[in-house]
Amino acid sequence: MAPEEKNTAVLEEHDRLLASDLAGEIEFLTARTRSLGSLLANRELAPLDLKVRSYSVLSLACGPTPPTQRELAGFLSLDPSQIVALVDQLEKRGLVLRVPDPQDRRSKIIRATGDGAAVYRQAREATHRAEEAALGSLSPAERDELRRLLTKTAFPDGQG
Amino acid sequence: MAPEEKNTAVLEEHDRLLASDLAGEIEFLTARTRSLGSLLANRELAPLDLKVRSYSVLSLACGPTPPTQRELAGFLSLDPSQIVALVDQLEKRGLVLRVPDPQDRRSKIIRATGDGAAVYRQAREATHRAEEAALGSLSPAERDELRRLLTKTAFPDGQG
DNA sequence: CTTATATTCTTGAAAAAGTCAATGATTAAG
DNA sequence: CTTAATCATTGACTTTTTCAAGAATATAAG
Repeated sequence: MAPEEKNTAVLEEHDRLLASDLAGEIEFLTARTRSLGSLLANRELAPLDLKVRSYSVLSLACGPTPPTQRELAGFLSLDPSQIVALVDQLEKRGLVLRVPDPQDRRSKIIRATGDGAAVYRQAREATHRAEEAALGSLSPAERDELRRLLTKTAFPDGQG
Repeated sequence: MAPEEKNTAVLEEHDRLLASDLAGEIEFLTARTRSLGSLLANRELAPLDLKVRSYSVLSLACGPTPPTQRELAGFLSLDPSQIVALVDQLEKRGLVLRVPDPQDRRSKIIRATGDGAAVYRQAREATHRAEEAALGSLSPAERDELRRLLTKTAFPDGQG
């Protein structure tokens, strides 16, 4: 409640520490970028009763090749048991369905419903607003380059 | 125990999902990169009884301008109470000291001991090995560019 | 077909991390 | 002096993460 009285003082004056070894490590910069990014994204997604995690599941469920729960776990770097909980919530809200995989009856394919697709459209707008806020200081070309580099690090097997 | 029998199958075949909307979102790519990166870093740091978090505190404590706990919290995007726990551990091991700030007796400056500096030197080698593994597919120029872009997103106030 | 092994989802418990409010000591402002 | 604000700390609480085990299904070998 009272969403406007929250902490807007996320940014502080730690310029002194910018000269540290740590500030030059990509691992650290990635963690900080992710922390800030998910803070902004969660803030925008809150009105839809979604978080970054549930949004990610819904997004993939809306795609052209809906994933199994096992695929969700691998793709999102989550434990299979966490996927169960996320899908439970979304299914309870009628946004996704567990469809038995005809090729392997152990697996369940997570597919979005019509309602799920509608919510996803709004959610994508929310995350785009958050992305705009998070990447405000980057030009379109820089964003493309960042996306390219992060894709290589996020899926290292793609390059070998 | 048995460190070599752990999961080497982190990378899976989810090429199908690479065509999804989500795979194009920087927020998601950042989260995945960070997840993989901290997995590798924690693995390398384990022999030193450190994790990425405690390593970050130790690193800043070794720097030329040791931070207060408040600064650590802001810089590492952590709650002040989490800093207390991290510093407690490091102080118990004799790696850092809580030095009262002469300019503000409420604050405590976290400074590394000689032992702390020695452990940090080893730890930095460990994280560099992990970074090498995580960024193996990027050229030196690409790593520099990634570092530059992530710095802008991690510290957006620096640009406005 | 039968047996053995592996995979997928699920459950439940435990550990770790994150959030939040309150407090004592100190500082800053009025 | 009084009041308000800040820093480190504690404790409670929620969320997330990690693990181990089990039921159902699939795969491979005999």
